[in-house]
Parts: sequence; structure tokens; C-alpha cells
Amino acid sequence: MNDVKRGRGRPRDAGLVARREEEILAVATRVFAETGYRQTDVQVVADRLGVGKGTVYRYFPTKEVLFFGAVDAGMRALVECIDAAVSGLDDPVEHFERGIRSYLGFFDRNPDLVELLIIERAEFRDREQATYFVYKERDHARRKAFIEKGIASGIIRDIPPERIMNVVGDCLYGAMFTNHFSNRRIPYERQAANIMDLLMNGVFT
Amino acid sequence: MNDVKRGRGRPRDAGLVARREEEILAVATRVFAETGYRQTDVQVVADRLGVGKGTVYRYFPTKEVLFFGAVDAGMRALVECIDAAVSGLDDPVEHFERGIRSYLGFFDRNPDLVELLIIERAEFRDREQATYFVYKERDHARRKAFIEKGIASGIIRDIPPERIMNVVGDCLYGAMFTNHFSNRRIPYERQAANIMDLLMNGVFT
Amino acid sequence: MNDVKRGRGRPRDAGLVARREEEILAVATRVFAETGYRQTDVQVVADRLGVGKGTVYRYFPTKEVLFFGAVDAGMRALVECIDAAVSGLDDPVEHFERGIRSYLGFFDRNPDLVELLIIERAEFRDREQATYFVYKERDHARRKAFIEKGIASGIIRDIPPERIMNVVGDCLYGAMFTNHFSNRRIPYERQAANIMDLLMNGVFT
Amino acid sequence: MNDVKRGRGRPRDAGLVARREEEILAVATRVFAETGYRQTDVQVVADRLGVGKGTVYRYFPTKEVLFFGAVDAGMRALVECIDAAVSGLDDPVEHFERGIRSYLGFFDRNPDLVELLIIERAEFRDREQATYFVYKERDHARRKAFIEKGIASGIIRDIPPERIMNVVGDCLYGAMFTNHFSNRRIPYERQAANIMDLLMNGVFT
DNA sequence: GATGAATGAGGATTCATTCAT
DNA sequence: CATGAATGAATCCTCATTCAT
Repeated sequence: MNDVKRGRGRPRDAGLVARREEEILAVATRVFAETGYRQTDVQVVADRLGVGKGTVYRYFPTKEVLFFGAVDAGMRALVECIDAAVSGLDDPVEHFERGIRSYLGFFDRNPDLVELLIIERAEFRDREQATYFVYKERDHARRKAFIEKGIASGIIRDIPPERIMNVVGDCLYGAMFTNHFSNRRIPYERQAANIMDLLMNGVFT
Repeated sequence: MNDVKRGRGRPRDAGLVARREEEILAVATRVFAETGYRQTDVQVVADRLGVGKGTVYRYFPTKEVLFFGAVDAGMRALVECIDAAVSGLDDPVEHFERGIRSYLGFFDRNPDLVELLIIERAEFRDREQATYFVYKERDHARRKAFIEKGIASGIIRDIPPERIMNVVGDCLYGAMFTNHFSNRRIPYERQAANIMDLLMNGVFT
Repeated sequence: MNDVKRGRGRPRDAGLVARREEEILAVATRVFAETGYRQTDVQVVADRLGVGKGTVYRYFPTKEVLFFGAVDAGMRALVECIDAAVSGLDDPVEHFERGIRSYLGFFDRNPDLVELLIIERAEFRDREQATYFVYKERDHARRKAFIEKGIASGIIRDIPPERIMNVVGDCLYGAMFTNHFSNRRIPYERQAANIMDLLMNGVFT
Repeated sequence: MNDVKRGRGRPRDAGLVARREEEILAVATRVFAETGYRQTDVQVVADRLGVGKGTVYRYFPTKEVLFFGAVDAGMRALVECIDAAVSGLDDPVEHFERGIRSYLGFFDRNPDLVELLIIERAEFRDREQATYFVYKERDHARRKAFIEKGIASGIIRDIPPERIMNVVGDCLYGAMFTNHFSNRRIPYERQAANIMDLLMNGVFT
């Protein structure tokens, strides 16, 4: 942690800064999710942290940066969670289900992130791409390769991978929002199983 | 002073009121979708209509009422569109596909409503239920009966109707948002066909 | 009523106009007293009358004129009431008491006028003189002569008439406001008697 | 993050806050008295103070709070003034006169408070009790006891104390308003003497 | 004459951001 | 470094008045 050349004065403690940032982001996530973007007063974030407003501004130069910091932290955590869940799984079916389950489980435990995603789209209409889709795209190639491998091994039907990715992706995205918005209370494991059931067996006889 | 009923003076024109309301809602839908709720100045709506701000307030007493008027008009149109598309269809499979297709087609032609739905959820976090789900719930029994009939006639697999409704509903909701947010440009007829394909045949072999 | 030269068209019915004006003033008095000047919407006055807003404006060209019309009507009624009560009374003491009693009685029956007087002063700070004092001054000479006569006849103490007029006037003005503002519920006859008692016998032994 | 108590950063200066509040109230009193409540733009108060409008709102969260702050400060000062004038006086007659004189003197020096009292009643018609009467009532018992003592010692006539308090109270209240509204320019010492004269000797012979 | 549709000036309040202490 | 006092741009809504019908 101290490999960097010592400058003059008190050395920066990068770890401290990082910890502070995390604390702030955690509180900001809560407050934004509760109150919305516009309605959130940075003062409230500061109050909840027990620090002065100026301190928050020291770590995040604008409210917007603070907000996107929170969204980003949430999305990073989501990706980590899913990666951890599917890493090392060889069976495509199992991989599929674990991925779905961890996605739903994550949002079940982190409803604030759902709010943040909605808020982001509502407030920052003009951004090229919403953060969610940035992360989604980043992983696109990997997921595609996974599907192609499943097709090659004869486990997945030989149809355009994009078609599968789209439908499954939409289904999860929709489930995540619907769970949160309509207060639907299916345990996420069962919900994942239900989705898998339809993906395996279809709707019709 | 009590002969108001005689109808002296300028008569009220109920038709005028209705027409005005529609015009205003149409413009408001555009402006809210472009600008967001908070960022939208009612003055801008008035300007685009070429009327004074007071006039807008004559018809819609608050900005919030105006906004919900727009959302509601949009949802009513959606419901009408789908109803028209599936009315008189007996074959469950055809009914299913037509429903999906008209849903996707409607939002494809009315991207502003997608924005409005997002904005509503982001700004009016505390509402009991978002308008979309109010409308969805209103139709719940009918859709369920439809599925049950399909099961009874052996065309739809004999699994809990709710499970099908949830997965299909989430899939469409997710598709609608994803199309709009990630600027996905699949023709809606093909997208409907893709979804139907997976619902009929599943993902796996 | 028709002595004026007939003009062309339907002759003006001065009586009708006057009656209409009175009706409007009566309602306006109520509404202003209830709601205050600024907060009063002329539309509300019109609504309560069951006429269009334009009609009110036909009779009173501005809200301000309407308000002062109401105040003036009230003050005219007060003066009439007191005049009627004291006319023909020769005994100064009785005259005094009757005047006080009718003043208090009038405001007791017309609390709206109290509000109007307050409102006038609060809203029209810059007027040369509030209506109440215009009317008061108009009667000044007569009251002074009355006191002087009482002094001359040895019934009233020989002190400057102004002193008596001031103290008694202030006492009544204060009583009128205080009755209304602090919801004091002494019957006005008794209150008049109490005031007379102190004016006759003083406070101290 | 929890060491706020250590007092890092710019310390709060309680004295500064109090001083600021006083300054603001002083200016607000002037402006409200000049302009009225509704007509007063808080911006004007800020301008006269040479600060931003936001600063005024820092200290007084709404215009209404600001207004009542001004009224209250005025009434507090009145009470203090009278208390100081009569403290330590044993002779009831002297006490009486000093009280009256200091009341009239105070309002003579503080005409803005007269305006504020009127404005309060005109704008806040629906309040349980106007500030003036709140303060008056607060002192009721003390004044009553004073009168009763005077009666017991044979200096004040043995009549219901309330009667005396009412008449004298109304007389002062009316004098205060009348002085201000009709621009009456009697020196307050003489006015107090005049009132005392009538209270001692009555009007009639 | 009567009506009510249209207008737009006017004013309270919030809150992101800066910067002196 | 940390703080919080100060700022002012931004925006909703009301309502007197006008005038076409």
C-alpha cells in the first residue's frame, strides 16, 4: 500500500479513501433509492453519514457523479455475484439455471439497485446507453460463446444464439422489474425453476 | 340571477373540452417523454400548443394530473389495441401470438409511452401501484381464464396458469423496455415470432 | 323611475341594476370576510351567486371596486343603524348609551364587516384614510356639537369635547375588534352598560 | 466518520445564528409593515439585508414563519417594555397610568408592529388566536390580581375586575389602532393622561 | 346582456455547488 | 482536511382581467 513514492506531507491513504467512498456510496444508494434523484438532497446523504455536505463533495464532485458511482457499484456487485455462481460449471443446463437464479437472487436482496436502474433511465434519458446495458453488452461475447458451445454439443437447440439471449435476457429484465414494482413475492429459487421449466418444455404441449 | 338554466351567455361546449384535453395530452406525452417529469416545465407544453400556460392549467389542475392523464391515455390505447387484435380469435396459439405481436407493435409505434412508464415509476415511487400494473391486474382474470381453457382443451401444458402468465408477462415487459432502452431494432413481428418459437419449443433439445 | 329620457333600445332598469348590485355586494361581503382579499377569487363570488364571472365584472369593474363597494355598504348600514337608534333622544345620557349599544349591536350582528375593516387596512395600507375613518370624520362635527350641548347643559363634565370623543371612540373601536377577534361573548346590551358604568363612575373610588 | 464530535471543520457559531435572526427579523418587520404580507416578496427582504434569498430561507423556513417571528419579537418587546415600566410601583393609580403610558408609548415608537398586528389578523383569519391575544391572555391572571388588590385596598371601585379589564383593554387597543390609522398625533403622555382622567372622573358630572 | 375560455404576470420555495473558516 | 453558511437559478401555480360568442 506504500510502494508509491512518498510525497511531502501526510501520505495519502488510498485505502482510507476507498473505504470512505464505499461508505458514502452505500448511503447514497439507499437515499437515492428511497427518494429519487431530483428529490434527493445531498445534505440528506451527508446527514445520514454524520458528515458535512462538503465532505461528500470532496469525494464525489457532483451529485451526478455520486449517483453513477452508486449505480456502478451495484452493477459491479451483480456481475461478481453471477460470475461466482456460474464459475466452474460445465453443464450448460446447470449453468443456465444457476445464472438465472443468482440474477434473481441478487436483485431480490438488492431492491435499491432496481430503483437506481429505473431512476437512471428516467433522469438521464440522453445518455448513450444506460449502465445496465453497458454491463450487459460487455458480457455479450462470453454469453454468446457459451450458447454456441451448448449448440455445438447438441444440448441447446440449433437456433440463432441471439434469439435465445434476447428472449432470456428480456425475461429476466422483466422479472426483475416486475418483482419489485408489483411486490411479487415468489422465492427467487422457485421463480428461477419456473423460468427454466418453460425454457425447457415450452408453454404448449 | 337564478335563470342560469335559461342558458344565456356563451354556452359550454363539452366537445371542445374533450378535444382540447386530447390535444393537450398528446403534446404533454411528447414533452414528458422527451424531457422527463421534473425537468418538464408546463410552460413548454403550453408553448408547443401555442396557448398560454393558464390554459393548460384550466384543463389539468396540476402537472401531476397532466402527467397521469398522459399515462392513462397511453395505457387505454394499449389495451384497446391488444383487445382489437385478439378479439374473435379462437385458436389459443394464434391468440397468444397475436397478443404478443400487438403488444410489441404498440410499444414500437409508441415509444413515448415506454418513457412515461419509466418516468412514472421513477418519480412516483410511493404510489400503491404503477399504472401499468393497475391495467395489467384489471385484465388478470380474463387472461387466466384463457390459459385455463387452453389447458382444458389440451393445447397448453397442464401447469399452473400463473406460472405461464408470469413468465410470458415478464418476457414482454422486459422486451418492451429493452427494445427501447438499448435501441434494439428487430421488427416486432419477427420478435413476436422468436418469442413464440421459444415458448413452443423451448431452449433445449 | 322612468323620468329619464328614453334612449334607444331596451331602457335601463335602474332598479334592477341596483338590486343586482346589492345581491352581489352581499355575497362579496361574505366571501371577502371568509377568505380575505387576495385569497378571494372573483370566480367564487360568481359561483355563489350562480352567475358567470363576467357578470360580476359587468357590475363592478375591478375586484378592488367590488371590495370597497362591500365595505361602503357595510359602513352605510352602520351609520343608518346608529342614527335610527339615537334619533329623537334628548337626554344626553340616554343618547350616549343608545349610541354605544347600537354600535356594538350592529357589529355583533355583522361580524363580516369587522373582517372587511381589518382587511381593508391590511391590504390598502396606502389609502389616504380607511373607510371607517372617513365615515367617522363625516360625523365628527355633529358628535362634537352634541357633546358641547351636554357640557353647556351641565350634564357632561366641562372638559375638551375631543378628549371625550377620542376616549369613547377608541373604546368602542377596540371593543368591536376585541369582541370579534377574541370571540368574546358578552351580550352587547350588557357590554354597553358596562362601558356606560365606567364612563359615569370611573374606575377609582 | 463518527468523530464529528471532535469538532473538525468550521465550527457552528450559535451567536452568529442569533444575531442573524435578529437582523433578519428587524428588516422583515419593516418590509412586512410597509408592503403587507402577500405583497411582500422575500427577495425584497433579502435585498435590503444585502444577502441572497436563500440565506433568509436558511434562518426562516417559510415566509409565514418569518412573519410570525417578526410579530412575536414585537410582542415580546412590548411586554418587556410594559413590565419594566410598572415594576416596583406600589400605588395602583400610578401603576395604572404608567402601564397605559408605556403601552401607548411603545406603539408610538413602533408603528410597524401595529401594521403587523393588523396584517396578521387579515391574513391568518383561521388561527385559533391572534398573537396579540395570546400575549394578552398570558398576562390575564396577573392583571386581574392587581385589580383585585386595588379593590381590596379600597382604591378601585368594587365592581367585577373583568369589567374594568375589558373596558380599559378595549380602550387601549382601540387607541393604538386609531392613533396609527388616522394619524392622530397626540403625545402619548397626554393621551395617557386623558384616558386616566376619564377613568378617574368619568364623562358625566 | 351574459358567459366562461384564455391569458400571463407574479412570488414561494428547493437545493446543487462554492468557499471562507 | 472538514465543515456548513451563503447563494440564486429554476419552476409550479393562482387569479384578475379581457373579449369572442
